Amino acid sequence: MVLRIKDTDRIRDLAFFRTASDEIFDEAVSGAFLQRFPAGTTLLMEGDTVDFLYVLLDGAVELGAGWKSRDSTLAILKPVSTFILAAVVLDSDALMSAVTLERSELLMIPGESLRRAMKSDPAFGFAVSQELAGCYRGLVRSIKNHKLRDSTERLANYLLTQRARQGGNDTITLPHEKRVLASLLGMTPENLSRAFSKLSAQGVAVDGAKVRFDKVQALERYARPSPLIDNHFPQGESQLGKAHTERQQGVLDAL
Amino acid sequence: MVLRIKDTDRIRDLAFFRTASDEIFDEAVSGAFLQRFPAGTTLLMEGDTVDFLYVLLDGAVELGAGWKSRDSTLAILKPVSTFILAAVVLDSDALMSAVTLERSELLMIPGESLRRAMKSDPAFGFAVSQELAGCYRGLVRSIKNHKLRDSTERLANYLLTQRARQGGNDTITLPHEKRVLASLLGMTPENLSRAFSKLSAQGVAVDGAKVRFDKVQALERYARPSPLIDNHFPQGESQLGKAHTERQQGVLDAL
DNA sequence: AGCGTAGCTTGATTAATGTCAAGGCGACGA
DNA sequence: TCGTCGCCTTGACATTAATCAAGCTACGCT
Repeated sequence: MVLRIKDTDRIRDLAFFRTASDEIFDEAVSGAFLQRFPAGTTLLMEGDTVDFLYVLLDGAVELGAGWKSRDSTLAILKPVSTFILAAVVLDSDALMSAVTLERSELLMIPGESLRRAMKSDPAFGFAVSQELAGCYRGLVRSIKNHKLRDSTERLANYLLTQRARQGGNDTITLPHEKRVLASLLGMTPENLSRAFSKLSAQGVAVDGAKVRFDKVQALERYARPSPLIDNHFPQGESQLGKAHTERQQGVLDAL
Repeated sequence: MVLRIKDTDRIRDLAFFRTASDEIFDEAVSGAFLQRFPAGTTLLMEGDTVDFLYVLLDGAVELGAGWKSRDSTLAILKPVSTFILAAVVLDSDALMSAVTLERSELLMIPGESLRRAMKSDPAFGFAVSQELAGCYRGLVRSIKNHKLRDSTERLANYLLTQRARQGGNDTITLPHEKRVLASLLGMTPENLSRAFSKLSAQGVAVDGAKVRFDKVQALERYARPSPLIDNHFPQGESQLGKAHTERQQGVLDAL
């Protein structure tokens, strides 16, 4: 499948492509192609050699890992996000598996093209460094979230983050099934239910995928969100429209 | 304090400096200075603005984070390691605190110099990207270690990693106090003790900081180390002598 | 409408980990 | 030599989360 003009436009606005010249951009995405996958498709297994940088344009992708019969969700990506950038830069194997949660549309950029562009244009290389640094910091936040908070606190902060991202209203819609959310928050579906019950004391009312906040202040007092862990950017813009300051990109949903 | 010739030599061999030309190297470290700190010095608090890339030349540094009266060790660095590279690249604030565990010697490189060098030389920029990508992957490993293994399994794998790094003999010396080790492994000192007791069934015998392995096979069967989580590079070389393939750098000890 | 299934919830139980309290052991100094 | 202090260990207990087992509910299907 050949890449059409309009396909590249959809990623031209990504943080680390935005500043690149047209020449460098063309070099970086040369050989890229667009592909659609049904829900539940395994794009990549941990340990696989990584030949492409993936860009999720539509749908949702879960990054996970397993060991000894256990497995865990590390992040859930929404458009527009790149993933396995680190493995591409190092031309190394994947440390995480990637599975589509919904029917998804992905742009696959040959790793070799990307690396070549990085080596030929310092500005582009720097932009990729910034992207990587942002991903790194997202992971640091994720680790802090898990090591410093118990499951109910993680849920409370997740809800506040969603609220901020969905416009700060008193009602939000959970973007995933509850069992997926549970895995993302590092708990079982059973415990997620119980955590929601506990938060009813803070005015959290759940009805299906809708969550209503009746006592936001009480919830905030309980959750104690921190700019050093959570990513409350107080702006209602689209994901695409962000400046190329620190982006949470992939790991964004993992908080 | 002015940087002397021999001081720069000590970092010239760092993964992302080794490939740089002398000119770029000089540009990157311009304005750098060397400083000694006693044990227990706070070099950086989370939230602080980061002006320097730190390079630990001697001693030991703990990276940690806190929230709501809890706090946690994220990594313990040994020479030669850089830290807070991501914050420097983004010219952003620190997400972790850094405290010296011992009397330590640090080289502090102005962030501005580093960023300028990255922007002027694509090869150097690429090398920094590789370093960042390695750090990222180290964190992914750390998250997997914590989410997929219980505390005893983490200890067992830590011991095997140390064994590999200390030459594969049947006896190792723990590099840190046990309470520091406990924090690093994400558990309390009490539980570390109990985890050691459990591992006696796998032939682990502890005497102070010395640990003897009487049944390595049994331990390996229990720990099930994985190249996708642990960093068992089967080579007895010095940390400095590594090729600039993926380095674990800072996060190395966090496994 | 009648059923079946998937996802969610609830309760009871077990496992893992943290907390509190007490005691041992060794290093160091008076 | 004897305290003393820090670190480690051990035991009893509390808290947190995972597991197991029903049941519930909404939705799709025939």
